[in-house]
Amino acid sequence: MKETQMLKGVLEGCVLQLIARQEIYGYELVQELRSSGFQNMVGGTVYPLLQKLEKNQLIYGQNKPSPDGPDRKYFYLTEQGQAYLKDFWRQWQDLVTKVEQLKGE
Amino acid sequence: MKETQMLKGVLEGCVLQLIARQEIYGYELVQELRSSGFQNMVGGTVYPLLQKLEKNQLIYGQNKPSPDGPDRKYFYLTEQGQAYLKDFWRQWQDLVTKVEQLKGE
DNA sequence: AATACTAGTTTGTAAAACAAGATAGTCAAA
DNA sequence: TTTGACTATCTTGTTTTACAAACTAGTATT
Repeated sequence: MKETQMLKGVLEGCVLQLIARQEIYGYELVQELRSSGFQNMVGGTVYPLLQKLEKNQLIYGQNKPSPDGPDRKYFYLTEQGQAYLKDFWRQWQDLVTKVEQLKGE
Repeated sequence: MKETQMLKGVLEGCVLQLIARQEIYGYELVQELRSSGFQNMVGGTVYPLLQKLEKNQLIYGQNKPSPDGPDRKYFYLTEQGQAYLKDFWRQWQDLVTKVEQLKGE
């Protein structure tokens, strides 16, 4: 199994968490994830995810000029997004607990 | 997000782990998972997964009569399956470490 | 002019969870 | 004896997700 399968659903929370920490744009997010251990992270994964999160109003974006290239689209959590993120971590903790329990039996 | 998305990929390892612990058949596996916190686990999820694992030769099945109904198909890990499971737990630990790291930042 | 890096988007695919239901055996109650 | 409950497995189709693979386009360097 590719590690990627295990990532499903989790990436969404990680992206929200990084946005919650401080404003960030897509390209930077990819770099950040890559240096956080998700070495294979690519734009083709992150940008569509950002679009989905924005459509679902968990985040909102704002264009700003870049000194190094095309405009950057910075993202911020909405209130909904904050609530969602909180719930995500609760579910994550639940999952870890269950899986570790099962592992140890 | 439904919790189910986060489960993707993880379930496979959990099922292998339960089979590794002792021989078990599909229906029992469903009950076991349900009582291990995966309350919504259903046959429609587990049986196709078992078929895939068997096709990939990570497990093998053996029919035995049941005192309470149709024949049961008991499953066992192959050697490949054992190696795979070991790798699964390594990857799981990796993921947990990365995600917790990211969470805490 | 060509290349590299930055930044975002689009299209299509494979895998996974699972809803929904079919099939079939055993057994107890009505 | 037939109805329903429980046991046990399988099949079909849908949705979601990660991501490969491409493309567009701005800026900077050589």
